Amino acid sequence: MVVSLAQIRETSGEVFMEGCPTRVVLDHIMSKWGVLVLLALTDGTLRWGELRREVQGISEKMLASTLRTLEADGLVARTSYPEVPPRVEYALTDLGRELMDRMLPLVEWVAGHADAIVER
Amino acid sequence: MVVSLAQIRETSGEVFMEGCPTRVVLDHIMSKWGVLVLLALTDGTLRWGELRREVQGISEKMLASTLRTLEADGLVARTSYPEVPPRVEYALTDLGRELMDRMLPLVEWVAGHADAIVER
DNA sequence: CGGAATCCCAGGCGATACTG
DNA sequence: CAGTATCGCCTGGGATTCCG
Repeated sequence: MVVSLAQIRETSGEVFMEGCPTRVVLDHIMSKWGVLVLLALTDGTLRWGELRREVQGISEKMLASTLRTLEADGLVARTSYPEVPPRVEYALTDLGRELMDRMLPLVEWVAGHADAIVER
Repeated sequence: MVVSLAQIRETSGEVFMEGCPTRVVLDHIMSKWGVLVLLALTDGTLRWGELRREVQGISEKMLASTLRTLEADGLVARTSYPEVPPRVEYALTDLGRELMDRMLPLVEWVAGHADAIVER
C-alpha cells in the first residue's frame, strides 16, 4: 500500500483542524500509556494484574482509564468471568489488531533508533 | 518487513521498563503536537508562520518547544537565513523521513477509521 | 518575522485507601 | 483480584508581552 500525505488529506482533510476525529483517536492511541498498553496486548490476552506488571510505572488509575478509553474505541475487548476471586481478561479486538499491524513497524523502528536519538 | 513484538523485545527489551530510551522517543514523536508537526513537514519545507497556520490550534509556546525537541532528536532540521525580516525554515531530516515512512501508514489507517471509532 | 520570557491555570496524573 | 474513590501535586500548555 502506497501512502502519501495527500491521501490522508483526501481521507480526512481535517487532520490539521481542531476537533477533528482523527486527532481524538490519535490522542487515545498515541498517548504515553495508550501505546504501551496496546503493545502489551499485542502478545496476547492479559489479565488486569498482568497488564499492571507488564507496563511498568503505570498507576492503577491510569491503567483503568486507558483501558476504558481503548475499550470504548472498540480496540480492546474486556471479558469478565463470574468467579471468586474475580478474573478479567483484556485482548485486542480485530480492529485493534489492524491498528497494531500498522503501529508495530513504527515502534520497531523507534526501538532500533532510540539509543542513537536520545544520546545526542 | 515482517515485524513482531518479539523482535521489538529483542531490539529493545526495555520497552516496558521505566526510563527506557524508546519510551522517551515515543513521548516526543507520539505526543499530541509532535505527530501533527511531523505530519505537516512531510509535505515539504515550511516556515515558522506556515507551520503555525497549518497545525491549527497550536500555541507559539508549544510550536517552539515541539520544534526544539524534534530538532534535538535529529528528526527536523532548522535553517535560519540572515535576512531582514528574518526567515527560518523547517524540514524533515533523512532520519525524520525514515520515521514518517513508518508513521504515515498508521495515520492513514487512523484517518480512515476515526469517524467510525469516535461515534461509538 | 520568528521567536523568548513570564505569568497563570486546569486537569492529567500519582499515591493512598477502600470495596465487592 | 480487580477495580473505585479521594486528595493533592505538578506540569503541560494557553495568553500575553517583549526583543533582535
